[in-house]
Amino acid sequence: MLDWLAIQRRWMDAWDRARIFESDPTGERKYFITVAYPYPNSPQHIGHGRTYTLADVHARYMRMKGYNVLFPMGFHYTGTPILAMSRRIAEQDRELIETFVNLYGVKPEYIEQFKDPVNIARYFHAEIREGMREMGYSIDWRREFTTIDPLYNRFITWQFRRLRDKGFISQGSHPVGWCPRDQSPVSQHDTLGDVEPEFMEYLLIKFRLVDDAGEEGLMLPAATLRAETVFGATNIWLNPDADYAIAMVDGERWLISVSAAERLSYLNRDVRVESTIKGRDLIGRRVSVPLTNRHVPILPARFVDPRNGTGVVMSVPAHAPYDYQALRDLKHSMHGELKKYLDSIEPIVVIESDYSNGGIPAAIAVERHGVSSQDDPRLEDATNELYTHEFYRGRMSSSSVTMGYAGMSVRDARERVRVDMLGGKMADTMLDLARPVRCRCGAECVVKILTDQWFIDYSNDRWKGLAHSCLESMNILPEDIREEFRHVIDWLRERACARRSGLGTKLPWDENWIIESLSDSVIYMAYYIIARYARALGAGDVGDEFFDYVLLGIGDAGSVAERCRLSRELVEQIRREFLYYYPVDSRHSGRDLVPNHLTFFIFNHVALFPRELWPRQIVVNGSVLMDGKKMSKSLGNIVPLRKAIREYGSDAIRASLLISAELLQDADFTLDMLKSIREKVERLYSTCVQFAGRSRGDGARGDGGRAKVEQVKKQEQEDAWLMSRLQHMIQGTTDAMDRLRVRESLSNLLYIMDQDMQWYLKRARSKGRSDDEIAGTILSFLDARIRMLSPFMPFICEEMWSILGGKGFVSTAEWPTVDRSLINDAIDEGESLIMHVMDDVDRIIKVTGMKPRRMTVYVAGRLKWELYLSMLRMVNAGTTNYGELMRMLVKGAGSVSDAVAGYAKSKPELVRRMLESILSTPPDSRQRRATIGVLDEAGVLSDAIPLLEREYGSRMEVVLEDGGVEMKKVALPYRPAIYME
RNA sequence: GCGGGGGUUGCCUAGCCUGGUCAAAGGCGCGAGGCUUAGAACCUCGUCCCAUAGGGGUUCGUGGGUUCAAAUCCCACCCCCCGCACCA
Repeated sequence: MLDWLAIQRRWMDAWDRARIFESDPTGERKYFITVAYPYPNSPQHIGHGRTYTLADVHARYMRMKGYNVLFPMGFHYTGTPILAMSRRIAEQDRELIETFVNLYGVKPEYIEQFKDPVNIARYFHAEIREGMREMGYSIDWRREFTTIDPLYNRFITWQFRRLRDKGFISQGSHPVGWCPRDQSPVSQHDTLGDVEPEFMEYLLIKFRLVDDAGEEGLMLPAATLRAETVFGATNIWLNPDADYAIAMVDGERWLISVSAAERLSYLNRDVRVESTIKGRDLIGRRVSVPLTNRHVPILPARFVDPRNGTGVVMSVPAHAPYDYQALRDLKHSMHGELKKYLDSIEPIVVIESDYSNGGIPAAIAVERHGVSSQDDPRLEDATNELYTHEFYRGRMSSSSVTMGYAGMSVRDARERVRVDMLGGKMADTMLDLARPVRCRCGAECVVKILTDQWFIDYSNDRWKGLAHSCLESMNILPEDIREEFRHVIDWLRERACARRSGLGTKLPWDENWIIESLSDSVIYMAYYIIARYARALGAGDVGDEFFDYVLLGIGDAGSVAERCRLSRELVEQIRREFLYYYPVDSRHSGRDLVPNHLTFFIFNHVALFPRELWPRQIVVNGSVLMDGKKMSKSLGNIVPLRKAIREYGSDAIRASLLISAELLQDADFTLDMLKSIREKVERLYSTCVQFAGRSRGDGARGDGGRAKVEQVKKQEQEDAWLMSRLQHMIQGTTDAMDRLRVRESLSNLLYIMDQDMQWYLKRARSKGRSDDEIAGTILSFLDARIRMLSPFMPFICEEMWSILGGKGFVSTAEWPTVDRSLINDAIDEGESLIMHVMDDVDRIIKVTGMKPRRMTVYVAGRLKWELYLSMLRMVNAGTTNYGELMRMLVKGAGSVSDAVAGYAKSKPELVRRMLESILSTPPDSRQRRATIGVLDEAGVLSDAIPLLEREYGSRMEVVLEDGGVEMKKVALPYRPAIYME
């Protein structure tokens, strides 16, 4: 059992001491990789590890390919959640404190300090950084920064001034979900039950109070989404128990619920409440219906919710099941003085559809759902059904009640009525929440219109054009996600880019605003180059001209240096370094950032930087499942990363995260898989120990297989085979890595190469070869395998590398390259022939159940081979039809000899079977076989006699089939006949 | 509603772009054998159905179509997942 943690610690320290991951400009080609920096409001869990591990594997691979790789990391303090947490701590929120102490392992004595949000950020920042180091991420830590560093603030204010100069910043009003208690916007994350606050816009139809009891000019604005039904209004509903206000709203006297008065004021309406009154006090009064000018009564209804809309509802009993039912209820319980009204109320049908043929649509819907009272939940279903039906199928009734709107579709009429009434001041509008939403603090949320809100104007067409152009020039991995990017670019509109609270950078021209977190994280990759010089730069005098020069080359170093009180050399050095590393070669993140951050990243780069500094590649990965299930607090299956590292070691976690799925798929993390990987690698480790030092007198250890080429070539068939296989593996794995197909790469390295080695050992052992005799081949194989595995499992690979005597670190060793001279097609085909024969033998044994004492393998003779190769050439040239092929053979087309022609003619059945066999051979294999020519099957199989005899415990003989020897099953090339007894 | 991505053999996941190598790779799980005092681990084999000679049959969401040939191409349908904003 290996001590994975000790190995991990050893190499972590060794890398640190040797500073191998620090990158500075050199003459070599650079490769600049960045990952979305973390938000330090909690410790990392396994799921976070995937993106970072993927980026690290990529960084390590490119480093081994000879690039000067820069892989830096920063920490994103910007935002409101940390602030909210610190507030909850200050309020002694038990639940949060328990989460910190029990789940996140924060020592209780630290909690006090968490009243300051920055301390929370710093705490988890340190925690996450340690986790990253333990995971072996090859990060250049000298460039670390946070987004509240003064120099970073300078950088962001520069970004915003430049965006504003270019006209990409706008200002306007903007509705948001709002918590009146917290005085701040709420989004899904801030609400109880994580409800997304959705808005809807009501039309407020103004009914004028018309009777003679004073209150002249009092309007009752009924909130509705169905303006076209106003013609069917028979009365107004008020909730008799609710509090209503008589208020001046923008100079007009309205009757609305007290709640509505408040909500209107958040919508920036001028609301002055004059008095309040109960709903019941107005029952029986009369109002005038706009457009039709009919007079209708005010009646009581319990279903009216004063917290929704205005608390005033227009009643359309013909088309609204609620209204219809409320009227029915009322008839049972009415008082004497209301009776006269009720008797006069008849539903007025104004929409014609399937529902109107039999009478009153609402009545039909109510019957159909078996509704019993206005409190019946089935009313909701009846309403939805009728509304939907009438909206799509209904037409305005042709009777005179619908006035000029007769015959229109409901869809059109609704819009026309709305426009006409708004134009005639008969109506108003009001934004409201579609469903009630509660803030985490418990308060009921409202819609608030923020005025003077600042936006980044992503709707700008010219800008979109540039973003598209950048996207098309970029490499997107996986390619499948490109289409989504295209749509996001088209869809983006203005985005609010500043908030009133939170950590971050103040908006330079209006310091009441903090730049929002998805807007201050779009070009920070450039800042990694500057962050390294943060101490030398200070923050005091670094102004826009510094960033103009360093990032855009505007101005000259001398005057910039002077104005910022810096040395000219420093300014020039930073500019050079920026030009060396920029643009970003690869940006990694989870796929959840595609519709926001990653697209903003593109937008902001094309806005600010010249084309040659636009990003080159984006890599997107899916998320991580735990035993097939989504990680969530409620399932309790969130595994903190550092805890997992302590238990299983980083290498195994890294490999487990990447082996279960290719990029875009969700990766399934399971302990079974992790253990299986760990055991597999422990075996690899013992193989290293077993063969280390056995390689005789070559001093070539750690120098790949090249020095042993000559030695290997003289050795046995299996040696040549393993070396040939190795070249294919190097080729395949390199191709996979270039496309970041990490699953395929790992599968090659962990499983396929393992199988190859097992086969090799079996072959060699059957011949009685000793460890010393096979060490040369094994060590060459191990050398390449460990190099290629090292980006995935760097710690254990360093350990194995050093055991095998490798020079330096495997982390900085060269990625193996294919040695074409070692690829041997005939040997490849020969070995697979042996495997084939064994497969066939297994099958025969399985079917017959016999235990052979003697086996004879007949291989095809010369004439069959000639025929086979002639046919192979024809097939490769495109002739796959039997008849045609036969004709060509018989007439001796191409280089077909007379002997072969005659043979083919006499054995049509053989030709047919051979063709079948050729057609079921992979095309590239057909090519290879044609190149190889006659394979010495007898020689190849004889070489494997020891193996076969041992495997089956029987005597074995290989016979070349001639005219004399023929079995009932005929031998074909690559398909020997087997006889057992 | 709008947009994106999917449905593969017990499970997870390749393959689909560039038809034939596909009864379909790999892993996990399960079963048998080897090794072992025993177990674990490891190694080998098996894991859709049938078959006493390496064979045959039926499969890749459903239904059609194109083709000598379709998991792969085309059409229709059913089902599932994800995003839709001021939030990191």
